[in-house]
Amino acid sequence: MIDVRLLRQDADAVRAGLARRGKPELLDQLAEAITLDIEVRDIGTRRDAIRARVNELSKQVGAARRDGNTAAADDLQKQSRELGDEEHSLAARADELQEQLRQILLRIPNVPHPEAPDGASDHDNPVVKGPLQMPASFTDQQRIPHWDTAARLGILDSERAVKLSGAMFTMPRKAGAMLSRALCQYALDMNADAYEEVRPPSLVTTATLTATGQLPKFADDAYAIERDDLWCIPTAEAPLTSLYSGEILDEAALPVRLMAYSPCFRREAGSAGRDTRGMLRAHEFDKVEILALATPEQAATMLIELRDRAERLIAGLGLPYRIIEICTGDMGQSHHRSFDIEVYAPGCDSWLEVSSVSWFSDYQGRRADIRYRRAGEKGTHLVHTLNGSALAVPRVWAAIVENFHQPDGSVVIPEALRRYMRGLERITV
RNA sequence: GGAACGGUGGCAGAGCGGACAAAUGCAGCCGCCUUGAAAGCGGCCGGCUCGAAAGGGCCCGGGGGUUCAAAUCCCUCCCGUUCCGCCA
Repeated sequence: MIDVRLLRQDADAVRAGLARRGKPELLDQLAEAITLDIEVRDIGTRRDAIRARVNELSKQVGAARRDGNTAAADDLQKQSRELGDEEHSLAARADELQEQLRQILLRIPNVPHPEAPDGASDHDNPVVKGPLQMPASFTDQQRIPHWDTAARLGILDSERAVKLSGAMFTMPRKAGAMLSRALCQYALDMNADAYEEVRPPSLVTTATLTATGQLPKFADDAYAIERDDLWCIPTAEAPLTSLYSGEILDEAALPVRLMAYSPCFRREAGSAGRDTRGMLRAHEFDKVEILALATPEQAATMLIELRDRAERLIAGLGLPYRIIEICTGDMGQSHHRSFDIEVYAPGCDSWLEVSSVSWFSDYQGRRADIRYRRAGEKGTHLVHTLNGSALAVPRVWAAIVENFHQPDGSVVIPEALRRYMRGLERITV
């Protein structure tokens, strides 16, 4: 959530920031929020005044009863009771407006970072690094889509996956299954020097999914288990970010660095019919996420650290890649600043987003109520949250099958992964 | 799933209608003492929110209710522990 107090003190700054996202309706929502906020505070102040009077009278009633002054006590009680009714209706009104305000604020996106590039859509995302590790040309074999190669090698059984679970589910087999697992272990091991490994729950509460921003606005994109009021996580970002929700950390504990392997579940509500073949888009996939909770001062550096770590994984596999920065018009709701790492897949002839690294400023910290305390200081501050896919398995899997497809029809396993694949050097029929 | 007992500040743990933001202990902070430290002693020591400030309001698992007044009584939900059942 954006900061209501900032909205009060400097509404123009918030307006100007949100305007960069290029969605005019946001400014209307903002105006509505400002109006509601004023009204909520006005009613709240009146309610508090009555409340104070009731508290005062109650004390007097107690005193009068102790002194045996029954008549005076009865009179005071009567006065207080009358105030009670007025307080009740004011409180009810305040709660109602407060909730309305909250619902609006939950849907208002984060303000972009000043250095985030302006732009209207993904076409305006500038390439900030690369392409790197790009060969001068690609062979005929490399131009074969991974779904064809995978089918020939027997490492991807899409038909049976669909039989089991329906469209948009995948099922790697044999060396393909091993490759999926190897990528996860590789990503975890490469970050184990500084990141604590967590194995979070894959089902989380509504509150947890609201903290990171997936709810309430994007409920259609997530799998809901209504009977138990639980949701399947679309990314480990959700449980990892909320790990310390409602807690106050010592500044010395920051930055907190966490990583997790998890399955990710996405309904892909708006993308029926897109990327239906192969491993590019599925309702369930594996991912290793890296994440940090930081002070505002640490955050900018952390963003680069996370990006470098994500890059190092792709570079270490020998895949052609580039890094783009997300422009204001293409940013996710919670994002303050983000970068994507894209791998080139010659068979699909496209750049695949394999990692997204983002800084959320205090937007998620406020929703999740994660604060920290500076040593020797009174009061608390909201943490900044950052995270990135260390490695999203299926698209890297696809890129490996395409890029390392040899003229003899085999697929060479990147050196870095072989130790996780029982020494396998290449996949053959 | 059934039964019983619980959920209070960073932790431990009192309080069970009125003077309770809440005893006490530990931890923490400041000072004294000390060559230094420990121990001792004295003081401070929760969060949120409205307000320029003075000051006010809210928070004892969540929500609702009773009452002039609720940490305390009632309802409900959630969570925990133990026992039983079931089970990877």
